[in-house]
Amino acid sequence: MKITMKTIAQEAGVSVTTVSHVINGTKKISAEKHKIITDLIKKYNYVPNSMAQSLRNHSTKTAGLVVSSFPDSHVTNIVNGIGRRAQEAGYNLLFVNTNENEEYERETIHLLHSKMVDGLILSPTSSNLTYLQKLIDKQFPIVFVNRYDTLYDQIPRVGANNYQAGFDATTHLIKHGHQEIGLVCGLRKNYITTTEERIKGYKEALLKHNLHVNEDYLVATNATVEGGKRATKALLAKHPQLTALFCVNDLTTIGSIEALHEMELACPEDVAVIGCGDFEAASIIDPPVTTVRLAPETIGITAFDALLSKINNNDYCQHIELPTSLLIRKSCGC
Amino acid sequence: MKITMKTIAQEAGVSVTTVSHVINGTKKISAEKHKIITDLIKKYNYVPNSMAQSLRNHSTKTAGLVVSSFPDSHVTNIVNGIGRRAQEAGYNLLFVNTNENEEYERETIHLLHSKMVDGLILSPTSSNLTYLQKLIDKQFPIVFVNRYDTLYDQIPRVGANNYQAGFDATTHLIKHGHQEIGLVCGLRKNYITTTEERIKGYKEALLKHNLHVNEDYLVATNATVEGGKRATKALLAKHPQLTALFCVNDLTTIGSIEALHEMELACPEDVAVIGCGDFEAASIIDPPVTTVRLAPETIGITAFDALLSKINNNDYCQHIELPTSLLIRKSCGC
DNA sequence: TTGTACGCGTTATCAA
DNA sequence: TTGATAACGCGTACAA
Repeated sequence: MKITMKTIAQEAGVSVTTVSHVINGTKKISAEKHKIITDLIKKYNYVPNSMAQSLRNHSTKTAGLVVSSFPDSHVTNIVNGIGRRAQEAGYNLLFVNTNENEEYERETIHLLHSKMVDGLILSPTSSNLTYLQKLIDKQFPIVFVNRYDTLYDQIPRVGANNYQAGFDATTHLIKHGHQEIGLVCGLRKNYITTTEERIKGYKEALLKHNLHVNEDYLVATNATVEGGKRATKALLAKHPQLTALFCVNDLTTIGSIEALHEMELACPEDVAVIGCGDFEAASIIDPPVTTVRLAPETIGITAFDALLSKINNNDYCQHIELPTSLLIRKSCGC
Repeated sequence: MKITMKTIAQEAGVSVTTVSHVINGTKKISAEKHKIITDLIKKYNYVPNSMAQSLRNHSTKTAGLVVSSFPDSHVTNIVNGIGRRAQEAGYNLLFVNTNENEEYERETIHLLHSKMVDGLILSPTSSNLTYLQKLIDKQFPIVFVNRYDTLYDQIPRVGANNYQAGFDATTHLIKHGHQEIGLVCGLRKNYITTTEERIKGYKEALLKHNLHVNEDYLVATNATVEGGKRATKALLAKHPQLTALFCVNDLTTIGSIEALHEMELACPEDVAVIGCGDFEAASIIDPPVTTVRLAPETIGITAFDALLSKINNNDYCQHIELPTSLLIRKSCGC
């Protein structure tokens, strides 16, 4: 048996209107009826049907969260941050991981829109986001988190200062005397801003120190432990003169260090490594790995706040880059 | 301007019924009108309002997923597995992390129920789940994943065979000659099945080999890196005779090893360590840590399948324990 | 093959 | 203070 406002109203001998007012505190209701109704609500464990409410109110108090992958603690922590802030703000989260599948991403976003979520936080696959334009035109609130698409400047975005991260990591290596620095990153078939900006930072740092940028020193690979391992082996086989590696994400960092182990190269003596992200075990691996930390939890929290701002004011359009910090351990020979 | 079936119908010069039939393929519609309508749908980028559909159909094709914490890759991978299977089955996921907050868990579940999700996958805080009874009575499909509450036997559950995991880990240690084996686990104020069953396995293994179970050898702590570190230091300070540690989850494993480093104890020579879960960096930390692997992705996939079964047949009530496997690395001195 | 009309569970308007 | 009624957007029984 389904319990609705009607059920309550009938049993209380009042109209649904009265019940509604009691629930929402919309109007003053006599103490007597008020009690009867609240008692009944308790008795039946009645909860208003959100679907019906949404249909009326055009507001769902839920936000969509679409991430394109969900591999490491960086993304996990961003999701965590968003979830925590959503909870505080009384919002629910419709969470979907698209696994870098563009088609599914598009469908998902449509679906979320049709579910009347109040807004959407998106970490896109970064290509072919043209379908977003229609949503933007409809004033549907969207914000980018972590990754973004440079074509959509009118969408607010929140992420780490990835350029700075790449710049700082590389500079740190240079300061330690390294001149031949390799870079390991994820696949580059889509323009993924996090990756590309870290690379920009890397190049900029080299140039600033009058070092040559050698495109051959960059390897792109699956952003997995296995991918990082394979890429590192290949890179070092081809360029044995490399004395340092900048790994632009956690999983490839782990893979690179595995590779060094297997190649019996000492780190940092033979090859120094610096990572970007910071996984929990970074401090106890062999060697403890120096990383640029990205404050993912803060990114998540800020992203949700940005969505709230966008919902309240469609003109809101800040681009926020959160600062990063260097966590020095031992993989660079400090 | 809001696009609804009415908009389409008016512009096409037909009734909403016809539009509805075209969308759902419910009845044959003349090719001519069919084309006009589909063209308009494309033109306006029209998507049916899921709220209204749900209200009519009493089905949302979305499932709720409530986890009590979201700390390490084990849970992440379970969530990933559930998400992947949901995607394949054409379901959406309403995902919430309750952060071990009972109150919020209860509210969330009510909310999800009111959102008419077709079912719920729950990894509970494991205490005071009495409010579930009302949902069960309403035939609302629920399945437990990872953790469960022993009081609700009528709810299907999917998880690792945690007893076996504890038993195997401890036996492995014993086989290496260890007799004084400490155990580090998360807080035990709530009866968390994953923890408790691993402990059961640990004790059973000791007894089976005629070793004494010393309750003093168990430390409970925050299930974090920091907590594991503190607990390990305290435990070893109090019981220097311990030669091995069984850490029942990833974060405490990392913490324990950090502690050994700081205490300048060699692992495995002074103290052997075995973990449970398996994080990505486990193979390159110092020393590479032997773990019992729990197949989290499979757990997730299976859990969603169980939910589907429960939705289709309310009598469904299997309890599935997925096998675990020992991954031998170097932290036990093999 | 197509259209009319009602109901899903709420909330808001207006009148009593 | 309370209630009747329309509307939110859709699906479907029934009628045409």
